[in-house]
Amino acid sequence: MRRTREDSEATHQQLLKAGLRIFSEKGYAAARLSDVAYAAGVTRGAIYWHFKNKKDLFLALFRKNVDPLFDTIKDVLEDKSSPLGKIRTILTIVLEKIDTDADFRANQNLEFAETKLLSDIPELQQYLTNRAANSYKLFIDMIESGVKNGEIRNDIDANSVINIFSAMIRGYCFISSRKDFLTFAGDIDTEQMINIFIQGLKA
Amino acid sequence: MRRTREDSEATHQQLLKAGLRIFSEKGYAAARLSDVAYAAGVTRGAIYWHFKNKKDLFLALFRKNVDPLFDTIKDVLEDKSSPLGKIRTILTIVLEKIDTDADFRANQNLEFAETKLLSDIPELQQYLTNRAANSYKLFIDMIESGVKNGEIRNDIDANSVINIFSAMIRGYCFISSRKDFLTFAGDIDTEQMINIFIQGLKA
Amino acid sequence: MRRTREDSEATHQQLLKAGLRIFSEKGYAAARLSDVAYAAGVTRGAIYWHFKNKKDLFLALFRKNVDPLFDTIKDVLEDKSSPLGKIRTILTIVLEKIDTDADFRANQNLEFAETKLLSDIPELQQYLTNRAANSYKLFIDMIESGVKNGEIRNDIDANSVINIFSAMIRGYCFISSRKDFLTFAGDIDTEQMINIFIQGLKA
Amino acid sequence: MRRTREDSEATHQQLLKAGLRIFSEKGYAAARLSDVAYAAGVTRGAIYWHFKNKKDLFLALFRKNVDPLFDTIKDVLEDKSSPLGKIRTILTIVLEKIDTDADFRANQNLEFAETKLLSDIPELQQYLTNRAANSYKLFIDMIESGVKNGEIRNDIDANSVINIFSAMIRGYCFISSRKDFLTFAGDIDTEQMINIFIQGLKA
DNA sequence: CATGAATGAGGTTTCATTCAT
DNA sequence: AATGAATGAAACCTCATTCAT
Repeated sequence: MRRTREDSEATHQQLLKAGLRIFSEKGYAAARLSDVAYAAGVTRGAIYWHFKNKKDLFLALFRKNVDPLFDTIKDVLEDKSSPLGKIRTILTIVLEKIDTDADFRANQNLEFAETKLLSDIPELQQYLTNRAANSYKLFIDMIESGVKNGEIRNDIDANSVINIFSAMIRGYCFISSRKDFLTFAGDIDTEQMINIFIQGLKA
Repeated sequence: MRRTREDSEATHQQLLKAGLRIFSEKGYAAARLSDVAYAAGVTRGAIYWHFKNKKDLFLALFRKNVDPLFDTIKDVLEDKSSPLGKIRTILTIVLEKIDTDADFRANQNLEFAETKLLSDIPELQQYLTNRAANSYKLFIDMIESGVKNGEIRNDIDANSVINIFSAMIRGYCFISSRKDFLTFAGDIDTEQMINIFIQGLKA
Repeated sequence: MRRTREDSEATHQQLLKAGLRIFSEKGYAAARLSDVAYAAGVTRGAIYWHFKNKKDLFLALFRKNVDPLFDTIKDVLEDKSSPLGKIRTILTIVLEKIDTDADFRANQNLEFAETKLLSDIPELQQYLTNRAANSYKLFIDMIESGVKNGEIRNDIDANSVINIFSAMIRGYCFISSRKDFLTFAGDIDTEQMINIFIQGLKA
Repeated sequence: MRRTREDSEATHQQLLKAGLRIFSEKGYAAARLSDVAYAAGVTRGAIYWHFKNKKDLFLALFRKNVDPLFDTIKDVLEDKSSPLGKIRTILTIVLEKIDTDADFRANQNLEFAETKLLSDIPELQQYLTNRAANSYKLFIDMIESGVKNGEIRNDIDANSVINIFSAMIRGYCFISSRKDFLTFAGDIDTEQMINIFIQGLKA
């Protein structure tokens, strides 16, 4: 039984961690609170000390690290390298994270899978929308400046780039999470994937 | 209540159709059989006449039209056009289907989301694996022949092409299903997306 | 397991009956649905076929026979006997019912005890208020006509009569339900109680 | 947190006060210790320092001021006024208390409502029974002396008087507690109620 | 074939109670 | 003396499943 303030905080973190794992493994509906409690080394009751209910625990996961993907992307978009350089950097970082950081992957998968739950909370939905809109604008600007300086081909519109870029990341996240089941996904050379994409954008 | 054989068959089809919709909307665990029954215009009991249980209904969805994606891909892979032509054709068809055919999209989403359930049925899992391996081999051959004839750049390996190709399709399927929530996904010009990808592969 | 329409209706009635008994014995909060189910000879699940939840079962009890006290009173108030005659009749009937009709008593006790729950349902609250207002008006009229024709003393106002009248009935209902615990309530001669009250009203 | 003896005593009193309010508002079963703690300005844990458990807190309420109604009644019964004068005095005091003293009313309501809990403690039950028997005897004597001296009508038996007297008090306590819900109970002239009752008893 | 009724397992939630600090 | 954290029993409730009709 945990007693001190630090112990309590530890329990809180354990629950978030366990929640992320269980929810992303099984999905929200199939996840049992007893699983989460067990994984966190406490009893079900403890969850209700730290969170209002199952959904509140789930949403706390999101509030804690809402879409670290956006943070990653935004930082790079705001640095000073060239447009294609930025895209390469982002993809390198993100695909690398997807491969190696199970929590990052879990977070992404959850966000992909449980869109319905998120939309229950207008406030959170709003937040995500704003973040996305924000990154979107930076991304568009970047592409357009790349076109202007002759680095990026001028026969494509920025919107299509965003779509293929997003699709690739999301798709890769899925593939990386399902390596066991996907026979062809054995060894993935992300650098080559990035090369292909960059090449497709070059002027 | 006396029913004719046609009525029964109609109910069966309704249940499959309803099942596909509900399962793909909510995911397997969150989907309630009462939802399915309601969507099919019958009561829960009827499901148990046509299917052994919830999982059996779910798997029947797959047995009915297992992975139409592979069918589509395979047909094109076996025709006589050039490698890049084939890739363009496949992407054109698949992305188009994703955009316009809700059942196709639902089917893909389910297969993406419920990998675990599918893998519960070794027979089905085996089948999927074989199909994938089959398509994979054809795909690899195609890329390699493209490289050989100078159409495709020679500094990439076929495996990476498959990965980026798969990721794109899966990611696009996700984006297309979530248009309501994704602000940037308003109007998507799939042709441009394809152009970018093809360009990236060119020698 | 009940199967026919009549069986189902029987179960429904059993549940209402059991609910009335258990709720009035233990109070809403302390009553367990398993008690109700057991008393009705079914399992807990059956309750949820017939009612939405615990509160819905409780409220169904009320909707079924909302305050039979009002019905009883109203019928007498509208007949043609003299004011004091009516009062005597009402008290005779009601106190008799309280003594002999366990369901009537249970119903009254529930309504007394669970005012809070009732006020959760504005519609029901409204209904009760209207019924009461209705009876109240008839009662006031009756007293005033009794005063006018010289049967009832003219130094009291009708409102006070209603209050003492209501208090007596409610109080008696309580005493009658607690005979086991109340040492003095052994043999109660309700006729004498009525006599005292009537005498107090006489001109 | 260091507390003085007075602080502790204050907490104890706060808990009793809060308990009385919460228990009488919600009933024993529906009352949560967290409600009580909150009302007393402490946390749940504190309750367990001062009382063994929930029931112990409840019973302490009674042990503290067991049935002030009996005290009130007994004092008057033992004074030297005439029988009908005593009855008038008792009713005047009690109905007044019910109207103005929320704690008195709460106490009565609790005792009325939670008879079963009280009877769990033989010692307390015994005490209440004795008090009641005691008052009962004094009351009977009073009535009979009233009959003997010609003040009270001789066609009624003392037992019936006790019953209607008790019913009135209990019923009035109920009505007074539910004024919000009872439309007719707006302004209650208790003196008139008493007059009616006294008049009913007069020879 | 299908329905309506009921079961029962298993999940979520509440809350009295315990206990280290 | 009191708090904050956690436990665990027991309640409510959901829902896949069964089954007489």
